[in-house]
Amino acid sequence: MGERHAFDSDQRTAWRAYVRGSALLREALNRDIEAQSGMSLNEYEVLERLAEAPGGSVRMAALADGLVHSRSRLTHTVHRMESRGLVERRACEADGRGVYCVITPLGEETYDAAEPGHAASVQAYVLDRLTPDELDVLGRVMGRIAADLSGEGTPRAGYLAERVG
Amino acid sequence: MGERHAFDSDQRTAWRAYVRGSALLREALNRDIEAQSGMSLNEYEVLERLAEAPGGSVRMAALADGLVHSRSRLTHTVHRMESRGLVERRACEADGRGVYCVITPLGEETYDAAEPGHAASVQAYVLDRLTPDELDVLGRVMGRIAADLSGEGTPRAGYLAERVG
DNA sequence: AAATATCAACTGAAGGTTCAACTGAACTGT
DNA sequence: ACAGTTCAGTTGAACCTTCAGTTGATATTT
Repeated sequence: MGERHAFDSDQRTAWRAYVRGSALLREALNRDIEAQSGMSLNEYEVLERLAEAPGGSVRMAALADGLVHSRSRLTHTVHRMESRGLVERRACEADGRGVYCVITPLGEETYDAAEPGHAASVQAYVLDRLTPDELDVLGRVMGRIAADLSGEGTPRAGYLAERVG
Repeated sequence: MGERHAFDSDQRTAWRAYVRGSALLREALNRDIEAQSGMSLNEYEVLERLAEAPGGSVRMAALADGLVHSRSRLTHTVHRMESRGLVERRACEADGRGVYCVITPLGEETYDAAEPGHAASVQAYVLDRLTPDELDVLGRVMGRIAADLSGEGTPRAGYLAERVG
């Protein structure tokens, strides 16, 4: 006994810091954006994707994948945003099954109003606190994790055996 | 025009990688733990805190703060876990307002069964992918962010002006 | 060309989270 | 001791997400 935990102490400390820090960070960003614009961070992120896309328009599936949301979740979120006039749905000419989510003028306005505040929060909570080297490492490391995890779409049960066991 | 974004390109790239990576990571860990133990990552984290605490017992408020959950959310979560026999509530002698959340034998059993799988996921998705130096930087950086953000409890509107403006 | 499988998206119900309001306990100042 | 305030936790309704199942469109196979 005594050996209660799987990782060594340094790994454990770092991992705990990550879990807590990432939770606090998302909470703080969400709090700020709701206070300033009355919209949630999730909704902001939808608008951000659309605002950056050519034509302000992205296919539902691409949006869901980009945001790491389920299709169903995105459908509901977009429905609510649509009813508030922030986005619109448009049929996809090329693929009869497809639907474009398109940002409206009101959506752009709302995004433009929220963006500086959100950027200031990210700056204050993250960018100002890190040296350029640290930011570089953080970006590389999280990018690598993201790349490894992208495209692992809902695998069948037991897949872990292939990766881990 | 042209100057659409607040941060420079490197900062932007790193931040985007962080946002996407952290979302994918939490999703993957949640998926694994649900597949293996039928409980959510949130519930696992509650059991983890309790299992590590002396007496398997933690005050509700401390648990909520530690997990970065609202009090209300924790109340509901603990209620559901209680009804499945994983935890119990006990009155706090010292403070008449206080309530202890205590892990049950079944809770410990459930935690012990889930812990190796979760550790394997963390190992596979994170620890195995990072050099010791990278892990060190990740831990330091996220620990710093967490420390800065801890104790910023729901501040009044306009507080950002103090920090950012 | 028909049958089958797969895919994009939607739907409604169930489950989880948030929000505002509430209870009762503990401080604070008078 | 009293009134007012703050604190710990709960409650229920509103809101959001998940899950399983459905629809209609595209691929694939024969």
